[in-house]
Amino acid sequence: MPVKNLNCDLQMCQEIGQTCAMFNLRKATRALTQVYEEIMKPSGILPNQFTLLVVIRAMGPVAITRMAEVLVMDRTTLTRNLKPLERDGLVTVKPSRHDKRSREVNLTKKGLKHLVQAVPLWREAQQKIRASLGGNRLDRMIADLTAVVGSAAMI
Amino acid sequence: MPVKNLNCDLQMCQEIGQTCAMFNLRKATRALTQVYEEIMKPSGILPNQFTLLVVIRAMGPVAITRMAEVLVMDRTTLTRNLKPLERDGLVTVKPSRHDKRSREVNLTKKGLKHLVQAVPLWREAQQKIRASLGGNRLDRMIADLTAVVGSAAMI
DNA sequence: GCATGTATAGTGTATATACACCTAATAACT
DNA sequence: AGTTATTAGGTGTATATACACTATACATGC
Repeated sequence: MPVKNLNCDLQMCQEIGQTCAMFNLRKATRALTQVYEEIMKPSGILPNQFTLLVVIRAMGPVAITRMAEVLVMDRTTLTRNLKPLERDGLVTVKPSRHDKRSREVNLTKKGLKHLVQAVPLWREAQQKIRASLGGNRLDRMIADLTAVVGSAAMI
Repeated sequence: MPVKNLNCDLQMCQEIGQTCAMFNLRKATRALTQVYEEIMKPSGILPNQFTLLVVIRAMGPVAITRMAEVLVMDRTTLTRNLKPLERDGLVTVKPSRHDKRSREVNLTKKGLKHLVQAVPLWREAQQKIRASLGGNRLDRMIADLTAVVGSAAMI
């Protein structure tokens, strides 16, 4: 029997689906994003936007490229993800004085206000996942995810 | 000092970034998708498209909604993700005979051929991550991700 | 058989993601 | 100072994602 026919049979495809790191990561991300989005909906801030606000708050005035590095996000993706936040007046993006190429991302008062209001809802979502998964397991998984980011950067 | 000012200080935001399940999941997904995409590039198939082909192969002719359930993906997202594959002749989507509402997704010969060619590249990417993370840790993380999907479905 | 309810799917719109390519400003070299 | 290399950033295009809404076909009850 030729090996070629075995290169991609049904059983193999089932196994690929069960073992593929990327597929399972994407799947879990879709599922979890829905949970946060549903719970955080009253804040008017989407989960991904929430993380941007948190990072800006944590890093203070920060350049696009530097912020993108921390987010492990393509620079151009970040530029576009900031657009809705700029439009809604939650953040400002203005040229740096020292380096005219660079642009500084800042949290506005309105942005901070919305962030403060969103945090309790984030806590609620986070707590529900934590209670459902178990604290140890969640902490372990986040450590593993951090390791994945480190590994991916080296490959 | 009013508690309100402490609702979202710098330290808190740093902690949120480090502990948020969704943020760390999204970050790891971005990082890992890049790895698979880079390695699988010669196949001409994007990582997410690869997973669709694998699932179609594993499920045989399958309806949109059923396939979306397995992928933990919104039905309308799947419809749109199938478009490029249809356009390139890798899959067909045609009405079912038994139920005129339902539409069956099928893998074409061309689709199978491309899938067979992509599998070795997927294996290469998967193996690199596995070697870097360690097999036990990878298996454990995938089990945790599966648990996340289960938990999210119940919340 | 018909009215109503339910199931299946697509579209409009908005956000999320990244590559290829381009522009402009700074840095480095001579 | 002038030339070149590097760095910071945006745009065009394409895929990925999901909600609200709509259209159609099947199922159920009478």
